[in-house]
Amino acid sequence: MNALLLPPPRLHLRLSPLHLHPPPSFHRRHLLLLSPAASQHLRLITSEDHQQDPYDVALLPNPQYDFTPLLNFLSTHNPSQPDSPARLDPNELRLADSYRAVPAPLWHSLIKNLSSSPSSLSAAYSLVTWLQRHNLCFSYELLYSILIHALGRNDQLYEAFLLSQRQSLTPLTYNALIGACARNNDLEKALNLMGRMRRDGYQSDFVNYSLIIQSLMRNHIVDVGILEKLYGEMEADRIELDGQLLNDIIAGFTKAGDVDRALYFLGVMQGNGMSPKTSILVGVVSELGSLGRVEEAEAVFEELKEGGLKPRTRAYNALLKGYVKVGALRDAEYIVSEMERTGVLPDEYTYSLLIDAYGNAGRWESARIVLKEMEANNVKPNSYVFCRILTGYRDKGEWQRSFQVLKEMKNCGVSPDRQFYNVMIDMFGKYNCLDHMMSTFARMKEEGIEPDTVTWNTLIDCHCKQGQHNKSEELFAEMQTSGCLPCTTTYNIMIHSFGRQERWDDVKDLLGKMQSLGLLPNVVTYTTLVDIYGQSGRFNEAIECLEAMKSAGLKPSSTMYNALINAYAQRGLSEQAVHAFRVMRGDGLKPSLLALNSLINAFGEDRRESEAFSVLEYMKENDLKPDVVTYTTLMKALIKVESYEKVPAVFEEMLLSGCAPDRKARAMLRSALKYLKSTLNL
DNA sequence: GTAGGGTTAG
Repeated sequence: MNALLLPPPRLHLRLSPLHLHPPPSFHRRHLLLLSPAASQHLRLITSEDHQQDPYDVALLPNPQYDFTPLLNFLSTHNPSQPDSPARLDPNELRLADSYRAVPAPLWHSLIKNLSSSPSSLSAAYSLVTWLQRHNLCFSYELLYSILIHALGRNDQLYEAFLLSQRQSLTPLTYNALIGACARNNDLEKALNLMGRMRRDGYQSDFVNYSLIIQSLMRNHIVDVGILEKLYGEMEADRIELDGQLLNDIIAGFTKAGDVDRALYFLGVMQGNGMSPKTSILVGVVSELGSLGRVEEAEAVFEELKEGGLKPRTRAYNALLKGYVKVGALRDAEYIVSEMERTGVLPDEYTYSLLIDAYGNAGRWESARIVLKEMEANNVKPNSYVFCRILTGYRDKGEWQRSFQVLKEMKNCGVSPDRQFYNVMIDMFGKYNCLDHMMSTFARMKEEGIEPDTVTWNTLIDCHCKQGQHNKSEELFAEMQTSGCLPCTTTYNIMIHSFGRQERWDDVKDLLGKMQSLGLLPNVVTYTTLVDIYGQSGRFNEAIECLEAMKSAGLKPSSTMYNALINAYAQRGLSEQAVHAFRVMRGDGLKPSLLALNSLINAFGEDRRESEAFSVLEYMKENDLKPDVVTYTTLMKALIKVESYEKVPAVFEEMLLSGCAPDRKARAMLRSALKYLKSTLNL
């Protein structure tokens, strides 16, 4: 980890102006020495601010009061409502009288103690009701809030609500109820209550924000939008940010993928002398790693060490993930050796990441050595590792090796799982080995692994790609009879298949089917439609789909415009292609190499040689590196207008620009030379 | 404390 030799880290934060104050400027080595955060509204509270109850009444000896008779009474007489009954039982009245002198804090403590255990929670409930009935204790809202809190902890949200409705909500009961909702993952109710609370003029407890963020994370539904909203509300409420809440905010933004905001709050925290939890820092390192921002990941990793903590496997893995992501194999190797040096045991994930790194670099022998090392260290590999190895082979076209991978798996005592089989099936399908594909599918089922939508989608799509549309349709039917529900991807594949066959009514049927199932068409659906309609020259339909997508509120992608431009280009409709390109620009999309290549093709097919070359100039001026396709398309354009003699120069420029010619490029040059020769011979 | 990470469609 040559931190000093690395370029300056990208620790400057890109924050949306939305709710956030300007970030504190900080230097990588001084995260801990931050100036206090420039936050106007937020009061930060540190642990010293928390007050300890000077004494707990329930823990003090109280020989004066014996609650046993009361609890015995309540276990047999369950008061369901606090309202006084028409006729009071004299025994009950005597009992109540004997407790008249009990001070309120003692009742509070008793209820707290009873509530803390699920087995006595109902006793606590009865007690509160009974106290209210005999008016023995003031501040029922406190008693209620203790109960609501306990009910919430015990999955009894409904009961908590019932209880809360006995009287109008106060800040205490509001907070207890919001907390109960958040704990029970009923975020809608929690947020609603928070809104109501605010409208009633009360400020929500900061703990509720923590509970809500935790709930969002538990349910994997945390996103930047909702966090921004919550943070805006915290600011509006002038909520105090304590250590836990800051930890939660950082974890939330990390998990939502907004690592810049996570870093910002990390700065806020450290600037105020608070230490984030190790797991929070590791989460940030991990997220930075996933984004390939390894320098920053290193910086936070160093912070972790500077905090006096010895990083453990999890922390190392997080950093390792970053190195693997950016292909920094040497750093990856270094970090693993560092683990060994400091006595931190690598686990299955560590080795998997390392194998991934070697696989990405095409170093299969090294990957195999890691497998051996795993074995030696008694760390059992799982299907994931082999799946990654197989994916590597697939992307290199070495489908024959899949049998070898299977054998090695067997040797390690690992049985292939569904995802492994899915990759294997896809691999055979992509390399036109449909027989192998189907036999792998059969084998998978024999081993008792149920195919899932990915399996079926792969089977169907691979048959389409090999032109076997009938088989695709059969599989589509088989999928459904087997009880596997087609998803949007399945429909996209089938729309593509029917579109290829120009079965337009069937395409419409599929769209109708999707709608009846409540499956919304996505960007891929619309792009597929634009593609198939465009390819068959039905440009009006293609444009309609584009418009439909926009009015459905989906953002057009550059792939979609590429499909359209490409369709125009193939028919030599250069004016329309240019127009589509302009509309794409109007939608704020950057011109991609793909789109520009299509534009060259459009001019070429329309015999507008000089415009085709002006696109090349445009590319050079705009820092878009022309590729083999660019030059090949230009050569094709020259051949189209019979300017054969200009072709070799283009080929030469391609070589000079560092573009390796492929088979198509060489074929283009050859045919130009052939024409040239034949014209010279004339 | 555990999981983390993998596969399909334009």
